[in-house]
Amino acid sequence: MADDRLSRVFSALADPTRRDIVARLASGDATVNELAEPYDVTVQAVSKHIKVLEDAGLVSRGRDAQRRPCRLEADVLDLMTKWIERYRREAEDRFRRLDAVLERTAEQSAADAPAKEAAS
Amino acid sequence: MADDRLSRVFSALADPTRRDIVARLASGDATVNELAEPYDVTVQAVSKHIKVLEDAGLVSRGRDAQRRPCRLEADVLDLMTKWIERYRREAEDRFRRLDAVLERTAEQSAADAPAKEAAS
DNA sequence: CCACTATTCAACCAATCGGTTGACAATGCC
DNA sequence: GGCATTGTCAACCGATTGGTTGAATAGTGG
Repeated sequence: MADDRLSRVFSALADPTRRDIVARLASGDATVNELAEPYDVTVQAVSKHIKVLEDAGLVSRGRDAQRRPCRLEADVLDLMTKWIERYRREAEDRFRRLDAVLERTAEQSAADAPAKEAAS
Repeated sequence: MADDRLSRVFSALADPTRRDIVARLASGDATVNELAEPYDVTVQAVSKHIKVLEDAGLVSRGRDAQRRPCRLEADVLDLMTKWIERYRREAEDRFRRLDAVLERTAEQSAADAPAKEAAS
């Protein structure tokens, strides 16, 4: 119960290399060696990155002889989108309401004191 | 040029406490002390969390006497949603195409060998 | 001016992270 | 069987992280 799923997903995607790996997996499955090729880090480092993505549920692995092909699990991305969208919408609604209040207040002031400015 | 915006946003939200702070700010601005109250960590720790969120562009701060009220900047959330949705859609499309191919292949096999099952 | 409140800065600490090297397991091919 | 290929495990290292305590800054209100 150490850390929830959402935390693992967010922190998995906090690393640019891992985001890049996800981007590449979106256009097709790939083996660890294929994924490691473009970077100038060891294949072990990439293996670790993939493990992080796997623990977050973002990729699953198959078995093809001694190869362990990686596949993107897009479902988990919904989890993040849902979290994000919820608060974005909430904040936007709040701003909308605030704007409405301000507008009404402005109208009121105009009505109450049609020609008077606030004293300095 | 150390780290890009997206990395900062993702890693800011990788922490449960920070996600919680964002959630609370979505329903209204708050000061550091108010935000710190529910947690059993020092106010300094929360101040650091807010700084992380601020550096990621997720919150902005105002000035009201000696208070520095925090406000959620929801725009940045769009950045993440866009990144996520792009690859989710890409992966989904790929699966859809793959399904279509498999279906066509299945039809073909059925036509080629109407009554024959594959040998054990 | 003084005291109080709100917030941050600085130094420190343990844990985690991204990377390395080196050894090891598993599988296919000759 | 022997060997090359693919991938992981283990131990280590320096940097970063999330937390602490203690001191400093800044603005309010008597």
